[in-house]
Amino acid sequence: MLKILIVDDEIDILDFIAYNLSKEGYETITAKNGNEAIDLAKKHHPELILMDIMMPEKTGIEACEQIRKIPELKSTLIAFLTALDDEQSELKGFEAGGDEYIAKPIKPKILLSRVNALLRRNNVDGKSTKISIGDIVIDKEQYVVYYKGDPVDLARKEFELLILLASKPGRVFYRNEILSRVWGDDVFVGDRTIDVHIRKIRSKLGDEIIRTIKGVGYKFELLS
Amino acid sequence: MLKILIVDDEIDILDFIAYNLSKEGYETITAKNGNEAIDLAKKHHPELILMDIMMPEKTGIEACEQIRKIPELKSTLIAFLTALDDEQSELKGFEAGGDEYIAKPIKPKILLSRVNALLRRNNVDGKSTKISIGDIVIDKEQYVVYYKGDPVDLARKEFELLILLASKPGRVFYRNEILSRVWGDDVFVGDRTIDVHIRKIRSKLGDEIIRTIKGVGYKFELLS
DNA sequence: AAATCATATAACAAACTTTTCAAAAATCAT
DNA sequence: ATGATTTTTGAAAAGTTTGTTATATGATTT
Repeated sequence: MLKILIVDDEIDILDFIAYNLSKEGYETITAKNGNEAIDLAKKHHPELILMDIMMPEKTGIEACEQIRKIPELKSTLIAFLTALDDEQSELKGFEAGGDEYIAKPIKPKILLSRVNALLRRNNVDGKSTKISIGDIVIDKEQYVVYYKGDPVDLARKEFELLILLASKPGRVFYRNEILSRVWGDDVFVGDRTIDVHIRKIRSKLGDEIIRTIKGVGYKFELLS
Repeated sequence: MLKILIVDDEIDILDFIAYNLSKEGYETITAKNGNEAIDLAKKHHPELILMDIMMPEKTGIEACEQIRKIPELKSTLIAFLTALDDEQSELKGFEAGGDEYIAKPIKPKILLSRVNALLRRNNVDGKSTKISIGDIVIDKEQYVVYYKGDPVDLARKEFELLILLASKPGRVFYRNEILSRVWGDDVFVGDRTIDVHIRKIRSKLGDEIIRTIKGVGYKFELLS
């Protein structure tokens, strides 16, 4: 579960944010000032820190600067919360190394979509380019397939065919559908071509991965 | 120079943004609608796309969705421009795969700090000067690469190619993407040029550093 | 149980991509 | 300008991928 550290001196706001993030499935940790935030960040290594700028004792900006100096927290995402039109603070926030800026008053939907987007684009949630089913992880961005943790090299056509089948595990793909999606519509290849590629994928990833539906096509097996 | 594609149907805004970004040292490309944006993105492979949501012909959201389906543009940063309180659009923007949301009316300072921050946290900016992966340290400021502690001289194109690949270790860069990001869009060089430069980098830093994905492109190896 | 039909498999051939090399062209520094 | 370095090109070699063929297997139908 992804951890988010929330820092604000107003308890109501802290609770409000924590409530909304928990509901979305995040684990929340709360701090009431900058110093506490630094301590908790060191202890918990959250994926994201949501921090108010204006706080007594130590401002969010200062806390951010300090956090950025701690090696293991250098790449922790930090988003600042600040009054809507406080342009000055926003600028300082970015200078201090903030990754995002969320306007107060906080609107739950906006907060969640920003937090999700921030984590997504930093690949913290891994949703973006990876498909994983059972023992297999397909990473399109890296162009690699992992089988039980080990990288396996697939040639391009094999990779594309696998991606197609894995894009909807359990669903049957008809032979002519496979042909047109992997080979294109104007390419003519023999009827045995698909089988041969399926065989190659099976020989690399195991026979159980892809199931033959006779007279119809193939499907990626759901369970393993 | 980092390329930014700006998309808006109002020419005044287009010019205004382009002016401010050029002043900051970015190369700007402009499009007046979603379709044009898609074409130009495919051609230029910008590091960032700044796009209005409300446009005739094709909305920014639609364009974003389409761009996200093009493999080599999947990880291109996209920031939406929208009227300050259009909460609905902002939500849709994030759903469509937008990375950032910048409120109109555009304030130059805010725009620049957001753009800088967005690029910085994605490692594509010129200001963070060092990248280190395994035995290799790349110092952009000094234009030097250290291999196991020893400085190695790379020629400029070799260096730029290495920086591109190393900016996202593990991720595949498609050949045409490499061409447009390292050589530019109006330069026509033969298809063997990339290979030869890859070879030179390998001969200086070892073969394992860069991995060939046949039929696709190259990537910087993650582990070492 | 034989005939038929669809897929599996292995070996081969064709097509394609990258590597390598050497040399030409362009650029840079003095 | 001159020589050194960098960049690009083209051709041939090496290496991979992809598609075909022929045969085997196995399931289904009659």
